Amino acid sequence: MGYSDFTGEFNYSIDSKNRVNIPSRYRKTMNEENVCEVVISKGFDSNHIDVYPLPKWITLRDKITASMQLVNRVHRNFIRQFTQNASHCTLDSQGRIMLTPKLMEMAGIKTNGNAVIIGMIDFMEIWDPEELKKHEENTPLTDSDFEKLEQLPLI
Amino acid sequence: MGYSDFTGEFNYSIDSKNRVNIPSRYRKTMNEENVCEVVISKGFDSNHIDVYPLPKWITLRDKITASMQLVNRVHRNFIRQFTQNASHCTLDSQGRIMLTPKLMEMAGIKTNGNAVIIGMIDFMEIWDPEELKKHEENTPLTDSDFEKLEQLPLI
DNA sequence: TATAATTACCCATAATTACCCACAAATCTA
DNA sequence: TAGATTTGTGGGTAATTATGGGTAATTATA
Repeated sequence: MGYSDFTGEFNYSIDSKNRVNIPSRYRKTMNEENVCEVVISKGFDSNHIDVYPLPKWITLRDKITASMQLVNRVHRNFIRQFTQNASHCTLDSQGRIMLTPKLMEMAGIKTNGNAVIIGMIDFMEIWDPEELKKHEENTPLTDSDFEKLEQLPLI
Repeated sequence: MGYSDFTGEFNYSIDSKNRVNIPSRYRKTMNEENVCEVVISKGFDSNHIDVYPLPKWITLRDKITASMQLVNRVHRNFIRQFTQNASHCTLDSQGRIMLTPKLMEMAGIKTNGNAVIIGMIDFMEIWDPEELKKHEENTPLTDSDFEKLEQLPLI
């Protein structure tokens, strides 16, 4: 995944064909690494869309499949849920991707509406502006959240 | 099995000849690896159909025969269940396969009805839309499932 | 072996998608 | 500041995809 450093927040429109623009700075990074394909998927919180540049997706996928067994029912269910809402997109020559109706519905994103793209270092999130606002109001990081994070060898 | 990365969920119709389309992206992957044959079989959960590209089937089969003992009754039963309902299909020139009446019945898939194909990375599942909905309602991944997954060296 | 049923192979078509071009707004450069 | 370039957005068209159905070849059945 090299040196992707997706940061910031961008406002774009969803056109009549359900296309969204990918921030040009992100595109440049991906270009330098010859990546023109991403995988969009349901975010773990389900009310937004995750966008993984292909190499990032592959490592994610491999980590998950490596520890999963096909004969294990829970594992099968997890893989299914994990891949079910994931779909490969190729950036068009204008640097856009086309969202799927199902993911749009999950995220509350509407045709001819708007969307916010947020950089998450090595992947992105696509939010409906309203949903994002709600999320920010409802789930600020608490002191106890930070305490939990302190226990990880993070920062 | 190379680099198959079957993801996503697709809705297709079952025609009067019990044919289903295989998603074109999956076909492309198989084509690149010169695979035009799959094995359809009863899924381990029994209420859907598994579709294995031939090479995947072969490795699965070999793993099973290598670790199973014919003198063990449970093993025999497993092998029987595993192969009994497995049947080889060749994709037609339109990229479709023909399902067998027996597997269709097991999965609740009806002639002239609909079916959902789900990518499972290196194989696929075919579901009756109703059965899938039921399954999703009955077996959602819980918070505790996710907590268990967090303990894996995953993400 | 003759006949019926099934399957493989082919062609046709509507809907969808990928690809291309265009242009206005914003940003950069000299 | 003026011109050039980049960026975001819209839309037209060719190509692909999903689906239906006809017919010859194959298989099963009596």
